Amino acid sequence: MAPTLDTVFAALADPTRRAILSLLLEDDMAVTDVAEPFEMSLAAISKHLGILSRAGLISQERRGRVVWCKLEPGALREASVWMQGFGQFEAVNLDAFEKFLEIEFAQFPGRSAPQE
Amino acid sequence: MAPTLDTVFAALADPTRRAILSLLLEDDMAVTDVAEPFEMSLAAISKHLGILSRAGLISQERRGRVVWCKLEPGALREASVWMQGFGQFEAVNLDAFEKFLEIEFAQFPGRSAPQE
DNA sequence: AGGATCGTCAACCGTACGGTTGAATATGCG
DNA sequence: CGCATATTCAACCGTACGGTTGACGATCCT
Repeated sequence: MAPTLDTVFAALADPTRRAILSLLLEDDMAVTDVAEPFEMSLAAISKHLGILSRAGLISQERRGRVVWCKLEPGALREASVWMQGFGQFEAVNLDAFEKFLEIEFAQFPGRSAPQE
Repeated sequence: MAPTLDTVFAALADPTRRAILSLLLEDDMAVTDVAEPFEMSLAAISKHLGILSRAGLISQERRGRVVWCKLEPGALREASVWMQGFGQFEAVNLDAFEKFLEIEFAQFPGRSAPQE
């Protein structure tokens, strides 16, 4: 399944996957480290990473035992272009963005917003 | 279900629903008119409109027999803000947007891109 | 080699999705 | 009133999703 608007938006429609993307905004991470803040099984996180990967939102590279996950923000461009056609949004409001990240992460135990 | 990033992205993850939004970019429309370009049943379109409505992407107002559907582009703002945090996208490229609309609409019979 | 760690695969479960059809509910019109 | 139009509701079907558990294949370390 090639990355399409379908797969990108579907991938973004899950709070766990959005939280994973926020994590990867900090830094590249191994699958195990991505899974650490979440209360679900490693296998579940692995599935989520597969969905993000097939959507083109992250890339995964195996080095030894460890699979490194890297954010690929470029995949959001098509989706962003599509959305922006529906309204004139003001320039990026980073305060609003950080607030969103905090809200998104409030539900996950053991950590606050990822950017600190 | 209040409009959230979950519901907005999930609503956008379906090509029929994106095509409906593109239709409504032209003008407000009755449910029957929204359904006309599509090959599926009216009930299916009604369901899609319900999903778009609950996501806050459209509003529906009954006037007499007719339910008028209106694009509510403001609901995309939160989602747009969220996405833009992941990359610096250039200003809106309207050419690219029109190209997307054409691709999106190529699959539906009896009409070309909605903006003409 | 042997054991621990990293990650995925496979099978399963419950629920939701996208679609259908047919009946039901309004509303408008002659 | 009585019929046509507009829209939704309800029940159903097949498939996919989000999660689990347990087994499996790699890789590193001693």
